[in-house]
Amino acid sequence: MYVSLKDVAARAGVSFQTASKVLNGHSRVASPSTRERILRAAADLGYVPNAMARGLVRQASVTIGVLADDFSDQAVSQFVLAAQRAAASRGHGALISSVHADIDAELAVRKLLEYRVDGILVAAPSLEDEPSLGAALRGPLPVVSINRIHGGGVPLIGSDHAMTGTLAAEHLLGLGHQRIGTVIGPRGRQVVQRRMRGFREALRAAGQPLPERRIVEADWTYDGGWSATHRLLDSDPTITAVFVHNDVMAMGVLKALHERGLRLPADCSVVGCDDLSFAGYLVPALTTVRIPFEETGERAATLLLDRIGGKRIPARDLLPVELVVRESTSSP
Amino acid sequence: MYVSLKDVAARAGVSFQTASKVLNGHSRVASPSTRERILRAAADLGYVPNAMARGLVRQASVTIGVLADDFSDQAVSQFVLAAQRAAASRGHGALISSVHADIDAELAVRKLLEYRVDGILVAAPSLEDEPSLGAALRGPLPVVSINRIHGGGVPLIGSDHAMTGTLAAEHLLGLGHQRIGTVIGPRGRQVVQRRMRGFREALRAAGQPLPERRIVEADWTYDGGWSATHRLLDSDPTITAVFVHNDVMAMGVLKALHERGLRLPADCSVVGCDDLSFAGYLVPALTTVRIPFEETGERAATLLLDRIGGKRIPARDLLPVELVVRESTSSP
DNA sequence: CTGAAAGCGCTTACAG
DNA sequence: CTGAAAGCGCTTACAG
Repeated sequence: MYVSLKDVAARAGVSFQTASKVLNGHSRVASPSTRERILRAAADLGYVPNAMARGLVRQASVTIGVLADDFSDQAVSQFVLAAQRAAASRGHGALISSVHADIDAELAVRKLLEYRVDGILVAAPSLEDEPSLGAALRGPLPVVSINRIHGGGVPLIGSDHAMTGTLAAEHLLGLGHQRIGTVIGPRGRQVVQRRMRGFREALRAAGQPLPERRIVEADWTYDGGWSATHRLLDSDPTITAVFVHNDVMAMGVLKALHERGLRLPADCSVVGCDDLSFAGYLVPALTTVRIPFEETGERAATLLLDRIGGKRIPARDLLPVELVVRESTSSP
Repeated sequence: MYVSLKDVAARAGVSFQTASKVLNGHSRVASPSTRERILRAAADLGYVPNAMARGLVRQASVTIGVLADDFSDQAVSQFVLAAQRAAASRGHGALISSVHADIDAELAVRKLLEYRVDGILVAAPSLEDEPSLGAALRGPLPVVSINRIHGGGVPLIGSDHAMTGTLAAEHLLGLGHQRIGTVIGPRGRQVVQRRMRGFREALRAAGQPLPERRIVEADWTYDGGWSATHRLLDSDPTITAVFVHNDVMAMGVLKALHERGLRLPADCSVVGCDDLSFAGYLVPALTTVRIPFEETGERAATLLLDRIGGKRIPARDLLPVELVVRESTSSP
């Protein structure tokens, strides 16, 4: 069905080995005339090399595997797309494997190994404490992750979570807020702990430590943000600003504040995290800390490819985050 | 680096061919005892079959290619994820290839062909009029698409766009609206023409044909929806409802209506299309026609796999859409 | 029940 | 400059 190297060689009147060399661009081989004949035979026949055969002998699939946990999530899909593009621009294919309730991490990794991917990119924050993932990933194959991997040893490419917390705190402090609450993600998560640390330290440095009653935990969802906000205000009604660990929860926070009859941002300021596409379109437009998902994907893929190419790469590389000020924050 | 069939066979004391058969589950072969030895040798050694070698001899990569144009777009990423999962559940890998400004369609398809994917799933609405894509896809390889492909011949799996227009019109008509405007996507697009047709016919059937001045074209973006709305109201200030061709533009529409001092939905109702994750969280919560992206992805992958398996599949399969009524529509 | 042969489509030393 | 050999890791008839 596909034309093979032998077909091309036959038409050009050479051995298929010679055709192989010419088509692979080995210059100092073949006379200009045979070279020309081979090239045109390949074009005439519409020759498309077989990556499986090539991969088999070269012992490299020229493919990276991408292990993602939920890329209907806007953040993850941005990451995966950017990674795929970066890989493509360096000639590598991207094989996607998703992990979710039905499919365990081990199986997903194994699939990737069967295809003999040259390396694996992990974007599976929900699996950061999963020992089986850590175990499956341990081995000689290059791996790079945007989240912590259980057991360690995997280079981490991500954003500076502590700075995220710091930026949010300093912005609100600078506006003159004195009583700031926060709606955080699940406490067990690294990202949550790091953001809390940066946030907490900035507040303490300003002489107003964060009391436990101004911290409420939620589950990254709109509904979670909504109900957390009600709990937060029940626990301390004097709050004038809220730092929320992602934009989706921030929408729920805005809704809840609105229900409480608070004017935004006059009565209560809100800062989110992520800067998803809709953040600027909310009412009020959301002030948020932009997390560079695309840049992270591109960087992670680039480092993975470097690593595959034999270079050494850092064990950790954090990209800077950036505060995007819009309408949801003001002086109290 | 990887253990091979020969390693397993050596440890089990059999030929590698016998090991192959046993590991492939060919039952009526091998005695229980050798069978057992082979299985445990494979387990002990951590044998992972090489999909490239297998693919080479079987002449099937057990992989599908997914060609997408912009999967940072929430709709496309939902589609791709669902397709990937459906493929995985039937044992197929998914190789992603994205097309965008820098990379032409031909090259993206060729990459997929190099990997000898068993079929291709296309999700590239922006390329529906691109002859080079149509040409690159023409051939014996099974292809299924969620958008029209230039030149035809590719089974189309999608949603019922005409019904989308009809549902929106009937909902607004039922509410008692008499002067309804619409913010459409680029006129050249199939999806736009089909939605217009359903919308127009429902209005005509109700005795109130749609005048040109109540139609404005935009580019699917928030800003496009925003400016289109100002143009629409300049052209006919008496409008009491707007049907918008996607949710992102609908956000811009809400914003523009708000700027004009209109109360929503009392002074003007809005119906979107898509039902993206944020639609229910807008203020007012958006009434919209839900497009089943995930179901489409799953169905498209399933049909492609059927096709690869030799079954006949329909040339066209449209999934029903559904009106989701929220707060952005009411009686005028 | 088990093994040896042939071959999938290539690349890469190695000869000539 | 060109070709023949060997081999990548498998599967699948075909013998025994």
